[in-house]
Amino acid sequence: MSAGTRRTGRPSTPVLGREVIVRGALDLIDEVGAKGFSIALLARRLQVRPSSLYNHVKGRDDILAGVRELVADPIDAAVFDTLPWDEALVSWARLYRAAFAAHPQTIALLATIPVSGAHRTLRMYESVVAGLERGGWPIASVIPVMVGVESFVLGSALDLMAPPAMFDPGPDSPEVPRFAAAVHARDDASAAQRRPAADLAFEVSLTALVDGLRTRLAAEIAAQGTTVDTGSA
Amino acid sequence: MSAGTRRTGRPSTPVLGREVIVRGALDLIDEVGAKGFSIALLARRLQVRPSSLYNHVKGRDDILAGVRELVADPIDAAVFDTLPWDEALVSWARLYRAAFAAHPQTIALLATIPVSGAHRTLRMYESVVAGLERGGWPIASVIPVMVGVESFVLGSALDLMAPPAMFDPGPDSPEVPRFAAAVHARDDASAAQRRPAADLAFEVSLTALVDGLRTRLAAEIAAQGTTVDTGSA
DNA sequence: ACCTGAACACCGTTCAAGT
DNA sequence: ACCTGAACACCGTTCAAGT
Repeated sequence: MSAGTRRTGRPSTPVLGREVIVRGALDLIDEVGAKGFSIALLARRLQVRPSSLYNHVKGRDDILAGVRELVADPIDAAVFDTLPWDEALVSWARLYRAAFAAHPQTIALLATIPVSGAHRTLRMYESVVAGLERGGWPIASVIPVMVGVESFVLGSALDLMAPPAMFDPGPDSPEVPRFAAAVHARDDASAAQRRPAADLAFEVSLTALVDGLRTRLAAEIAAQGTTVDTGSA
Repeated sequence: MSAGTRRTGRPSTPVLGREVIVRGALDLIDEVGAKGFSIALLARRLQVRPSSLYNHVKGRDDILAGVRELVADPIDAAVFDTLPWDEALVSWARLYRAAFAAHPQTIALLATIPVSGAHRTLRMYESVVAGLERGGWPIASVIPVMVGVESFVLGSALDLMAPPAMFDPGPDSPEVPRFAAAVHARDDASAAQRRPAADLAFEVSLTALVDGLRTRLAAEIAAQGTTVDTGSA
């Protein structure tokens, strides 16, 4: 049971593996936060010396890339195959944000490392692109639209890791009266609807964004007279 | 000139100061990136021992908070005093993003640390809130709207630090044909307009977002019959 | 008041030695 | 193949000593 009990040499049965390491890393980050995470601590948790990890992963960044995959795994762009582009975009954005919301401590870590061309990510993009094209978006606008929504989602995720009381202006209230009043009104609305204020803010802006995109698409179509498949719904 | 030349004891004239340290930190991050930044390296640059810094700042996080102030300094919400809320929102968002675009290497660092109640930040929020209220937004919606735009901007900033070639699907192209085609079309449009693709994407979604917000405000006003000052323009 | 120097408790990573 | 142990080149921070 106690750590440091294993003797030198190859163990009869392997103790580690990429999956164990990455899962352990995610659990650790969830518990101790981004700042508390370290290879040394992870190794201790896994009852192993730090150097052992290097038999299975390339290093810290590789572990973090694995964690990202784990966190992002539930993000599914399959909705684009069955729903009209605008509804699909909303569903996708919610899934995307929810995935990070489930592990808010990872956001700071993962914001750092490049998204990279993980296979799964590319396939997700492929689905989104296909869905937007099917919705009638001109090819040159597809990436900007997708990136715009993704940026909004990632920014909202960053917002999630902010302490909920961050907007409590505290003793400075008198200097920023309108701001203080607005925060108060928001909190009242949040309490009345029994939903976190961050969720309400996300929904308001997500709706507005997709709404504005709908308007823009209509304008682009009107301008060029393209034929459109409006989706399967 | 050479480092390590100063002897022990208090120097006749101070060599450091909070401002020097924070400026030096920003310059260093700009040069060596988020990963390369360290107290040790910063001290070397300033011709000083690491421990000297602690006479002027509380530690690493304090330095980073100072860097954030420096980077965010140009963000000005004064536009809300002179322009209608929607135009002001667009100007503010552009300024906000441009401030980070000027120091893309800082984004990863600053995303990590809490925005905190820096005085200047609170006053900025006060201006935005006042502007939105003047524009007719119900008090409970003001913070959500502001946070939504801010999230979009921060997410777009994260996007800025991604390597420009990140979206180059490379050898996987055949597996994600539509995505590859869409990236290509976006790059063509970017080249034709002689503007970075990231800028175009930002503008598309910013316009859509504010557009959607305009629609929503109109709906909210229609629903409650509030009187409105439409702004000074 | 403000710098140095030594010390402390950490890091991530490499690699030979062991089974 | 896969773990340990020692070693390397770092970290951020504290604090007594010096002027």
